[in-house]
Amino acid sequence: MGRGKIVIRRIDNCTSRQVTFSKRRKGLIKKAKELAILCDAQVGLVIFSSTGKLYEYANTSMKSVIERYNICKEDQQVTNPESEVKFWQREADILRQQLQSLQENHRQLMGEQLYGLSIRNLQDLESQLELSLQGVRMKKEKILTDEIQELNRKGSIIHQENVELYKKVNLLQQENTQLHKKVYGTTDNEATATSKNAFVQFPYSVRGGGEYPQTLFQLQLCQPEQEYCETSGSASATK
Amino acid sequence: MGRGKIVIRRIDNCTSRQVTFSKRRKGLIKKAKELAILCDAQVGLVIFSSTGKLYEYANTSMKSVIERYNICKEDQQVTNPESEVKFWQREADILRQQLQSLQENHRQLMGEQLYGLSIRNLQDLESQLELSLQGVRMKKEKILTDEIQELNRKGSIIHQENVELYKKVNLLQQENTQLHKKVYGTTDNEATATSKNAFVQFPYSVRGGGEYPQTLFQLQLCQPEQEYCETSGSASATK
DNA sequence: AGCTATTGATAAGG
DNA sequence: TCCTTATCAATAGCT
Repeated sequence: MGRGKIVIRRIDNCTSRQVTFSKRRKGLIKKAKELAILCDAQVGLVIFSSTGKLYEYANTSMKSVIERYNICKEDQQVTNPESEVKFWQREADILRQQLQSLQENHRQLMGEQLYGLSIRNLQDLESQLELSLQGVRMKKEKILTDEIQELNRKGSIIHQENVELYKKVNLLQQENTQLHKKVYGTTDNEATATSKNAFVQFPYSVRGGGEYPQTLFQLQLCQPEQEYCETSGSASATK
Repeated sequence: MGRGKIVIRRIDNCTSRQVTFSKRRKGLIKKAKELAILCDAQVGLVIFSSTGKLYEYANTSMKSVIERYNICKEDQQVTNPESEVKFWQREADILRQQLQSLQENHRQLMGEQLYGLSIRNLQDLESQLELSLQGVRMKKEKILTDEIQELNRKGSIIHQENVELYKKVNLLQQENTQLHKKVYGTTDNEATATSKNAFVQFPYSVRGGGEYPQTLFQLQLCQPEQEYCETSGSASATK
């Protein structure tokens, strides 16, 4: 599988051998991984280069692979019939079994590995998934509703502040106009450049009269987190 | 490298998984051999299938590979009881952690323990649950449809048999009537008790003219498994 | 188990 | 060691 066919025999050229070793070692480990994942197998792979360097791969741990291998080979080289070791081995076995059982269950909840299930099982699973979905959706809605409520509260406060400020500005403008009259004695030059520029451009929302405007909430709903972060200025919340 | 591209994840279908395991295991061992020969390396490969069967390859001997491995791993005496206990304790710890993580995930899939999740997480979860539900429903529908098809097939066969039997009965009746005439010379006593009892009560379904009657399928749909097992008589299929 | 279209690995070269 | 490309080998999907 390359530019040319090769015979499987020791590569004489040292450099080529190293290069090939590097490439093929990588490929071999990749395939070992794939086998472990695809076929749910436990794989242990040990490679010593011709220079004596060690490379290894194990999907679990090399030690557990070797242990299992030794157990399988009944080479019970347990020089110490230490009961504690056996205890922990049993413990690991039990945990592994639990894990496997839970994994099976998990896969079924993910809609996979359904081949062993009866109609009854499938119906139960379906009901469970519907319940889960309901729970998730309720939770989601609650978060969104809470956020809207919070935004409404903040909006109202800001709006209230605006109203207060508006009032103050009006008062000040009136005061200003009267002072102007007293100083210049004119009645029609409130429209001079200076006083015009002093007028506050009030947000349109107040002219609506009633509530804090709905448009803002809708924006918040589309991009809740970002919008929220930007307006509150806490940039650290972004990962 | 096959008819189609595949994603590297556990193969759901048990048969496919075993077939792939068999093929890829062979390929992996071949590549391990090639690496050992081409690059003058020492290679040890241990594979446990998901059913626990051991497969191994070593260009020298597994024992020597493991020994060399252990020497490389800082001369740690495998049989040292203290370190072994520690190893298995760690192993149990790791498994416990995995278990815990999976349990949390599991609970979330069950629509519980949602308090730590963001809107994004919840939306992902929702999508996953919808996918799962879709999978489960498809599987369920397939089972039901297959069963209906099978029942239809069987029904048609039986119906066909009935039609044949009906024809035969009619022929026999005609023959019988004619013989009766010859023996007794009467023309109006086909209605005697004997001949009447000989008439076959033909199932109503045939009178309908067309298909195997729908009512039967609907009954089957309510109690699919039981009905199926009883009619086919394979009691061993029930677990 | 056997067949092939197709993908993936990698030999050669830079 | 990494990249590219031509080529061969492994294998996924089917029968």
